[in-house]
Amino acid sequence: MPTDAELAILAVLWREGPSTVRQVHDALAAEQSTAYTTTLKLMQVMTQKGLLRRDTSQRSYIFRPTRPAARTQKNLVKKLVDAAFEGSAAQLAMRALSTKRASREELEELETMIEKLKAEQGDD
Amino acid sequence: MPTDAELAILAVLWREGPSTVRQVHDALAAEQSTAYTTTLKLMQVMTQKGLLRRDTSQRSYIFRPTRPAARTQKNLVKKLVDAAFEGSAAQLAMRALSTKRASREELEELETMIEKLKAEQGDD
DNA sequence: AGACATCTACGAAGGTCTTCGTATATTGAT
DNA sequence: ATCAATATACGAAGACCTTCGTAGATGTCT
Repeated sequence: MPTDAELAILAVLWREGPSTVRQVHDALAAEQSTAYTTTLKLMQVMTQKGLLRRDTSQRSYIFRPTRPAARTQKNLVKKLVDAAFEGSAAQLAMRALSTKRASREELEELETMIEKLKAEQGDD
Repeated sequence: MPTDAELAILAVLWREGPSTVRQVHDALAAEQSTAYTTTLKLMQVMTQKGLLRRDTSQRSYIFRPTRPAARTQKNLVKKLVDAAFEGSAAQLAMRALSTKRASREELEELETMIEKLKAEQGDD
């Protein structure tokens, strides 16, 4: 389970694909301002923890997440649902939608998914 | 922003209402097994941080959350949406629904909410 | 070759969180 | 009044995270 700082790095890698420390650091620089070696150290620790893998065939190593984004997101969501929403995913979903505006397209995509879920369980 | 251990305590208070340290500790005991003084200390720290308020008129103080659950949940959700879902609440919602099963009633409640959101924004 | 930039490795400081033991006060029962 | 149970207060240890400086290796440019 990644920490906050680790998640910020994962988010960059999810968005930009496999990257060097320099690339990740520059991407983070927009928001954070930390020393380059801080990002490096974090990514070294993450590699040791098994969160990242790296290709060392180049002088600047290229890092990628070990697990797919969906899997990590799933774990994070499950943790939050259990910790703060009594295990109810729907309650979390409603709180999320009331917190941040979603576009019409996203809302419709979500509706489609709900219909599908209803159809799956509705066989009784 | 509560830590994990703090959130576990808040969850008990949300569920059970204002409680003593003993009551919170016993409720947590089902899952965790820590010393009573650990729960006490956490709740003292939370009071100092402003997360809890306490009524000291009884020998056993009675604690309650300072902020409504909805507000804390909102902050937690926003943080996760920004950190792991590129700011998209709908994406988080979909991930949540695919992670944990929701009942038909909850799904329909969610749909109703989505319809309302669509109606609100559809005035263009 | 020599100067300079850039990379990785790593140790250690400083902060925050969690945990628990101990001290002290209060209540209740015998 | 004494003993046992239970309450709060608090200090400090231990774990984990984040941060950065320094060192050494590798590449680049003139």
